[in-house]
Amino acid sequence: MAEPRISEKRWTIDLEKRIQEEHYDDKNEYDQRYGFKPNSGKELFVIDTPPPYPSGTWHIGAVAQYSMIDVIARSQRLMGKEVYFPWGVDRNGINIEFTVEKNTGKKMKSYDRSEFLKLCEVTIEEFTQAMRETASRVGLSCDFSKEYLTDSPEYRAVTQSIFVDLFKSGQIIEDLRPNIYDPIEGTTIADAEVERLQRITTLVDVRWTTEDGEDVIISTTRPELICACGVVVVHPDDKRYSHLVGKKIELPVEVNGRSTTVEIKTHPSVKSEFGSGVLMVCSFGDQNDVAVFRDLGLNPFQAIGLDGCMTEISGPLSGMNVKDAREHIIALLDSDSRVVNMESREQEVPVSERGKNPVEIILLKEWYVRQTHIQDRLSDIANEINFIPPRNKQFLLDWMDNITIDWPISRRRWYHTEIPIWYSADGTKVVVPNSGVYVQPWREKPSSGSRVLNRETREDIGDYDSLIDELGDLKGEEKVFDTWMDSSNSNLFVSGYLNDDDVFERSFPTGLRPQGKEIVRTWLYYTLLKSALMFDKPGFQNVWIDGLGMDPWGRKMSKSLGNGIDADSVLECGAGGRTGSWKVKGPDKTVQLKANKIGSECFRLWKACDAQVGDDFQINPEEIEAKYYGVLTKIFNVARFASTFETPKNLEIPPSDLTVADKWILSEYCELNKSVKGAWSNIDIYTAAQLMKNFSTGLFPNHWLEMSKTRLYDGDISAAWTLHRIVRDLLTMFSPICPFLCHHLSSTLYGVSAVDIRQFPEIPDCQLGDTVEGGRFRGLTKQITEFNSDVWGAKNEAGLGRGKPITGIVVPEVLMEFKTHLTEMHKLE
RNA sequence: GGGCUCGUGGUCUAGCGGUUAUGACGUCGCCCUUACAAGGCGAAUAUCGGCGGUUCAAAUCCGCCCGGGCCCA
Repeated sequence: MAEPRISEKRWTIDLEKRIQEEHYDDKNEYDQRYGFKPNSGKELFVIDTPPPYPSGTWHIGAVAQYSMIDVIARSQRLMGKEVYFPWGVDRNGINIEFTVEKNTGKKMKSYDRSEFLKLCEVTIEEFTQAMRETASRVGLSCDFSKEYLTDSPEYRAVTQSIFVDLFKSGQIIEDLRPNIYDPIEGTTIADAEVERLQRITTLVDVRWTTEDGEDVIISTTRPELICACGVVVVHPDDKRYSHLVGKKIELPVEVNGRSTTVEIKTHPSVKSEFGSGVLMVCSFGDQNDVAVFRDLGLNPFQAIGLDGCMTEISGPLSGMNVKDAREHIIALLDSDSRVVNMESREQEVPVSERGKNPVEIILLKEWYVRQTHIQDRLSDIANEINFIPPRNKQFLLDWMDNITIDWPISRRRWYHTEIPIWYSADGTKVVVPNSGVYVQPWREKPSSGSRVLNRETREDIGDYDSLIDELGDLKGEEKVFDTWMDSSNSNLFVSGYLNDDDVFERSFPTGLRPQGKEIVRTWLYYTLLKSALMFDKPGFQNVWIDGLGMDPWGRKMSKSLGNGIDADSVLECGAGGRTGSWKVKGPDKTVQLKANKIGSECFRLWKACDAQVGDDFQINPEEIEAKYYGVLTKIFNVARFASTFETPKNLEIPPSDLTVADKWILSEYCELNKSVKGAWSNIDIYTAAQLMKNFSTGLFPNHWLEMSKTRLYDGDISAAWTLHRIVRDLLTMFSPICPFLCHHLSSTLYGVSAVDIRQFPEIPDCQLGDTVEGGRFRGLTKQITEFNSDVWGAKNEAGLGRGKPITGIVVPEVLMEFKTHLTEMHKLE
């Protein structure tokens, strides 16, 4: 037996790391390998990679998801497609603003705007770099040479251009509407950015008096908003109050500049069993108030200003913040003997997702993307898209069913894409840039070539350069876009929109949108909306929606629960002899998890084999190591063993004298090959992974290899051909899941790296696939494995080792043709 | 409070009207050790979250409840 050509004794994390580093070191070689070559003549497959938001640490669950997107990218390349697997980073947004504010201890608005933007840029770049490193450590085969950053001028120019197009076509409008507003951060936010927190609030029962002098009790948690009350309502079926309907009722507080009474009306949204069953409707306590004002055609009052303080209308409360105003008004009402009862109760308070500040609904002039008019069309479009898994489409449909208002897209923040518009001095005209130019209207004048439009009709009036004198002093828009305005055109951007018409033509709708299920209502929905408004087409051909990474108890990982696991600690576990240990807080006690070796290959293999797409998956490093590291060792050893036998010159054409053992395993291999190909083309990672794992750690080494050892040692060409052909192809088929392992083994053994192969290994031409003969051989598999088990069992019973001869075993009739092989294998006498 | 979704031996997972309920890891015996920090033979561990219903037949279909998750009010 020759020295193995695979010189390493076993697969180690240090070996993996060395291969990984070599893989990414030579930029040219890397680009050759994984760069997007749109003119290769192959079918294009563009992946709309979720651009991660750099925040310091990269969540293990997110990295697991990305590694599976990489498996998809690699498997599609292997299927012969020209894959564009972009590397984008989402860097706009309020998070980085918060980070800078926290680091420097100064609020954004106390800075000079340019100075603040610089600080954000520097900070986000540090985080971005850490992310790039993790991306390569886990083996992502993105086209890093075309890295895009959503805060770059190129990307922002696309966002702005799309805004201008949608503005011109009337799909984007400006309007004065009730908006959800975060008074602490001073910005509007969208519905999708609101979350709810449990808080204790005081429910106050206030005595109001009608024009007839009748007392009515109204319960409220927002007494400070009484000054903005537009109507008092009761349920139309509530007999107790029907005599009051149509009467006037006096506001129990002092107000300024408005009527001191409101009318009592009916509205079906009132819950008669809540409190006294009488409800005051203020502009705006909550979304229901907004709906009632709209239904009854009332004019809203503005009780809270942009600074979060009470306005003039509130009389004595004017200038106070909401919290103080509430205490103050309760005291005033009390001194007037109008407080009948007060009680504390738990209530869910709407707060902003990013700042966790209680939000208010106030009237603001903002920009909106229209969306309520297009929902029917959108659901048709959604039905044209292939969802993986199909059931996760439901998350999208549910969200779409609940859409009742347009999407507010303007924000009063800074580190975001600017809204590209200037207003003429008289406010009737606007200037917008031409396509492809990135502008910052808050600090610059329109560029040459900009267009002048009528603000109302959007009619193009002419060229900015020639109309410049008629516009007066231009006022540049200071507001910016919601970051989802940027990320919702990622699919257009990566498909070449505005940058490469030819590629765009060939690759839109984008091949695949992979993402987590938690951002269906935002990223997925907004992207589909934009693609529909722009092109009336689905944004993608396929949407792959994965579950979330959970802690070992099935709870979501979060800082506050203390159950998070850092991605790098898992990927580096075992490198340089260091082990990994994690303190994870469970529901009852903190546990200490330990592992000796994991690394990226084991991690990827685990995610591919252990978690079906779409379901939440539990992450436990101990389990990852225990269940999957052995699989790597096994595959490594099979290849290492193969490497002790010479590789036949021609692996394409099988020798004419294949034995029945070879034909049998080849027939099984053909079946595997076909199934894996099918799974890869259906983007079914789990099935592909399971099939390959089982074959390459089970049937192939345990049964065929054992059966063929003697022949291999004797230099039998047909056995060597079968061995190498299968090992070579298995490494190729498996390389999307474990690229470094397969790269190393295949390069060493066959001189060609598995990760470079761009054609799925075809079934060897030996008539063993879908043929009668192939079927007959596969039909014997069960008998073969059972016979082997029986012999092993018998040897066990007799206290004999595997290599010892045994007497008295008869090869069954059905396996007669395998008699020689089986006799050799078990040393039957 | 509502919608959606998931809930299978200690752990993870397959099955999705009729199976002795799959496989893996772990556990416990025993055995082997000239590719294998790996393997073989065998064992224990599952009232398929709970309760009702439909059916000749339910882990699989329906209803309610409980628990995890996502989302909404």
